[in-house]
Amino acid sequence: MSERRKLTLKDIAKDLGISVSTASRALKAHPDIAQETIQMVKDYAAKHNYVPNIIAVNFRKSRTKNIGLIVPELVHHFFSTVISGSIDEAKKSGYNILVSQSNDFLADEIVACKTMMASSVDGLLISISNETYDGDHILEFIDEGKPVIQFDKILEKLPVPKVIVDDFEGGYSATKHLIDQGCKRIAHIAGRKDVLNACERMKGYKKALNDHQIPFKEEYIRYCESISEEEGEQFMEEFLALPNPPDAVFCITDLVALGVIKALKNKGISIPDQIAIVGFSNWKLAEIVSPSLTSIDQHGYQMGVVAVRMLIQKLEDKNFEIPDTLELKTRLVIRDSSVKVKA
Amino acid sequence: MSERRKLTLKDIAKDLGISVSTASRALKAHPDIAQETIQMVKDYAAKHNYVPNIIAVNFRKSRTKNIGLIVPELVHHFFSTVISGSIDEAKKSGYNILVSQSNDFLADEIVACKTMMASSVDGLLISISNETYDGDHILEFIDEGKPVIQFDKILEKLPVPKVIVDDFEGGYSATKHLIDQGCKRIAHIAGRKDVLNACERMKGYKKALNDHQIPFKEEYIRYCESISEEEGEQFMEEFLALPNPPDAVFCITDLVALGVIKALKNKGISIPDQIAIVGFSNWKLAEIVSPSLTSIDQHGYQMGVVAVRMLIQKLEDKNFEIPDTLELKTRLVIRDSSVKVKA
DNA sequence: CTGTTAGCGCCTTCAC
DNA sequence: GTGAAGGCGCTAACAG
Repeated sequence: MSERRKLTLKDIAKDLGISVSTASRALKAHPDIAQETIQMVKDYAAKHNYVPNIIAVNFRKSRTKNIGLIVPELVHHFFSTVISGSIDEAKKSGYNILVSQSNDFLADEIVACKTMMASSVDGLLISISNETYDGDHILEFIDEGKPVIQFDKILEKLPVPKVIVDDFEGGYSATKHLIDQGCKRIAHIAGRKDVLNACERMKGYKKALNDHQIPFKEEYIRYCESISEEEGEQFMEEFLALPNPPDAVFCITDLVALGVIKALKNKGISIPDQIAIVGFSNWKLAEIVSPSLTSIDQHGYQMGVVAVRMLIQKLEDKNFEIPDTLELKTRLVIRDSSVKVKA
Repeated sequence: MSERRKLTLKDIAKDLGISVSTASRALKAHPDIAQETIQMVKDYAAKHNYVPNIIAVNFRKSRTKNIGLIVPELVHHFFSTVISGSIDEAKKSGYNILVSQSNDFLADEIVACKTMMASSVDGLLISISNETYDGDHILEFIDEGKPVIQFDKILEKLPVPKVIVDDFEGGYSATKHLIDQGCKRIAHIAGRKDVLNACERMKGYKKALNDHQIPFKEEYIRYCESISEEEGEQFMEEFLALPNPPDAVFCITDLVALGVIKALKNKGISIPDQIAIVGFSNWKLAEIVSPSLTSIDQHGYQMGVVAVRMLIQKLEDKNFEIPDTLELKTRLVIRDSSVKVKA
């Protein structure tokens, strides 16, 4: 507990018999300063282990080098992946990431925004909650001159840059993959109709069917409300009760696919031979479940990296214009649940 | 982009014809100040939406209200649960959590510590990497007068308070549960002998056997190096090759248990009837896998809450003494992989 | 009860 | 090339 007072510029200046401002400038190798002086000060600083007082610097520059990051859930494979990417990228430029979660409640999201505001982050990255249909609490950041970027779950009408996954392409490639496996009756367990990501995946699904002359049939569609395993199980049972059940199912999410797999196992239906399955998000569980699950990877880490990088660019250069929308491509990860052995 | 300059105490003072310090004191209802003045200032502040400049306040008080949190891995069910608890608890007192990950490398951990130091967090919570056998980089915080708390993966010799799970009790109750199910030949796939948590679980296992007059047999023990699914699979195969294979396996972690389950499925051995399984950590996968996995829950959220709470207490009151070791009890979560149907 | 004063550590004109 | 001085916004000791 030495609790030694930290060395300040003033100390250096006094010890070296120069002024504080000279010391300050020397440390950043200001062109006005003589080489010798610069060396002298730098040596002294190195020797005595001088560390500038960041709090003072930030105060002086009225910034914190903190970036707020609000996600619906922290304990969630995709979001923690995004966070991981954000943190790693932010660190490179000396920024910190302050994480907060909304638990998918609007009220919590608003509180999180206020907290972020109060701890005066320099900018904000946000993935909105399921309940957020209006972004006044987000616009306040803009009002304060703090840049904001939305990612993944976005509010489309909000005039704020967005980093998203190309869900359309994801839906398309998932479906096309099933078609390529020879499936003809491809069902889709979709998400809520008012959620953008879900709609895009559906559009991709439809386009793929259309491109391959497969008719779209309403009986092969179900909409999840809570995006749960139970819904997957239940809907799969409904599909099986159809006169002409599907031979493949594309699920809005891996968790739903898990429910589907359970239902099929219960009935003793073989995957992928009788029914092939594709999920979405490529969670950890996709590798773990048996049979392992073909899924669409959303590059969460990359999304975190990209969002942070753009925000920091804006922070360091007011004139930088963040592109309005950045779409990351998805990647089809093929596993056992969808690959039919060639007959 | 109004970019309006924020209201400061000076503005309030000038508008109200009082001094800055009076305004400052009035806002915190200092006893010296007249009730009327307090009212007047507070009303004015409320009306004009005055928000103190946190950066200035922190500078003045030379603190950041940021707490560093270093974990081996961010994308990890247990650690993200801990983080979630920390963040929620910290928010209550107006603290922020800065998360960093070591990827289980000592070098990364040291860098993370330096970064934390540089962004001058007020205190540190750390769960060490697998490679950390020496804590000089951690002690630096103490030297700077910044309190530190270790949690979960700890360096025992470090004279720094610890919040841990009672692994001994966890190992004991997992084993006892298997004994209660009628198992007589209980194997244990353990962790590295030099990792504290793993040793404690082993001790609990041995004690439970001993308390129930079951002999400990070295042939039923295996030690993981990387704590992976593959190791679980391989060790289970080794067990099965024994002249007298076990009728139950207690695994150091759910992931290892998953490998064990795979091996058993491959051989067509029924779980739990022929061999019962218990994991440890109660990850998400424990619910998901089939059969669902009995496991030991470590109360990650609670651990985050407790660690933060103690650190903040110390921060707000220098005289507060953080207890040297706090052990959280585990909880046995019984699922299908271990419950034998009564004959 | 209130105002004055003096910084916290650093950066940045402005002057020499 | 270097130094002096002012100030970022807020707090707190010290006067009145």
